Amino acid sequence: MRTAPTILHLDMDAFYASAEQASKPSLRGKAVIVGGLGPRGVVATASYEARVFGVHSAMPMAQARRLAPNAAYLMPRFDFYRAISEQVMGLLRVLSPLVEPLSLDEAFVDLEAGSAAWDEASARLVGAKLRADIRAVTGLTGSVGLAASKMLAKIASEQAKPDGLVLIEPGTERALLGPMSVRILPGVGPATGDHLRRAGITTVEEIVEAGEDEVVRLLGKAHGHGLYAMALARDDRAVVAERDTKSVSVEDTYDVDIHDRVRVRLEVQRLADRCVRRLRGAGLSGRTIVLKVRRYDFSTLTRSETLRGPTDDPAVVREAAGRLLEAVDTTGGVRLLGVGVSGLADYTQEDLFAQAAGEPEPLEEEAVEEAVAEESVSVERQWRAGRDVRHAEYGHGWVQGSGLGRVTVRFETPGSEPGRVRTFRTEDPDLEPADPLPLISGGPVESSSEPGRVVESESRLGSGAEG
DNA sequence: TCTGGGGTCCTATAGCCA
DNA sequence: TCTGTGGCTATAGGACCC
Repeated sequence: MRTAPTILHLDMDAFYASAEQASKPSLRGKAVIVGGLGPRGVVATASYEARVFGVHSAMPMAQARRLAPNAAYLMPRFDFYRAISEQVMGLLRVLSPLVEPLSLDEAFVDLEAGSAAWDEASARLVGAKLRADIRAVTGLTGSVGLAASKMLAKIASEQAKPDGLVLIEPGTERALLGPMSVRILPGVGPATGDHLRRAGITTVEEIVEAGEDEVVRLLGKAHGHGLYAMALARDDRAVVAERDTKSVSVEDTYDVDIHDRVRVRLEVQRLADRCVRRLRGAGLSGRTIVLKVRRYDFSTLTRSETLRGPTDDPAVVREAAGRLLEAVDTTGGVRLLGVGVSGLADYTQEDLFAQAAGEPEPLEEEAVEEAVAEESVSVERQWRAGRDVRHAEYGHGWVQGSGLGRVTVRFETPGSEPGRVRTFRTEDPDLEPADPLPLISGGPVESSSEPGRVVESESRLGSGAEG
């Protein structure tokens, strides 16, 4: 375990909601909630203004609406967030080759490996500059945690939120951790937390007092030993830059439970196709096909089948998923279906098996086009809330709401003052979908050494039209 | 108006095989 | 030949994370 606080954890503040606020001036300072808008949606991110009402991520959207009826509710636009995330990750990679992204808005950086910092003072400087750079390049704020291990760096960034920097000084870790809830330790969720609480353990120091044998007895070997070490602030997990994908899956929760067996079969086929498209997109193939079914009562089961060799053939995956479905009782209705592939191999390896098994069936163009058409039709007809649009006369704006043949648009851009609202007919020919605009006019200002970067950044943002 | 979607890792059990 | 042991693989489920 290193002794200098040179592991950095970055956590963007209320990332999706902040990105929307940066993109839409009229939402700044307001409660913004990003998540699934359907009857079974959950909150992905709530802005700090929304958190005041008690709204938080993973909360059912229905509950959020009760708590904050006047908040702005938006669908996530992942391509947009991904473009911003890439800018941020780019800034991290300047610091070190050892960058471990955890999600679009979070990453670890090993500063020592990049010779960016070697002690407390240099780490602080790097963290402060990073926060300034992120603000300059993206217009958003991120919180930075610095410590001698991943676990502590993450706890530090949690404490730094929002828009701050916290460094945990080496030597102070145990005292800091002791009085905290066991829930701050990585790997302790609701179930493990309850388990420990029933044993009279609620704080980190109580884990230490209980002793390693007792913790292992309560939680099992792997979990027990790991947790006890964490409680002692012992964590020597390395920052790993590249991790291989282990599985690819898609799943859908339906607004209304599906009872019709024929419809269930059809949905499984469509999910299998979608899964294969993703698989192929990543240049992968896999051996194990997994079907996931969540029933009306939220009970979830999975069934899997391992093939003789890896495949990326949609017909093979469809058939396997279909076979697995036949063994599942769906009377009473299903709320979610999913199809996944694991046991992944490189595409090239797969080719041999595919040839051995006969010609692989290509994904039918027809089916793909159908899916694309279906999506664009619904997007245009519904004018999904939050998406960017352009009007021939009034310019750039975003959809504030739609319904009853009308669409309401607010005309503003990241650099403008809060804009005015106008309503149009949904078929208005002057209105068309548009790409998001860069949050900082002119693109990244820090990486001016490369003139091409500005253009590249804008085009990346531009690619994120669909959410 | 209860409870998303994409993952990872661990555990238990059962069968097969040397 | 009988029995035990250990390893490996496949399967199912659960917990956790963002």
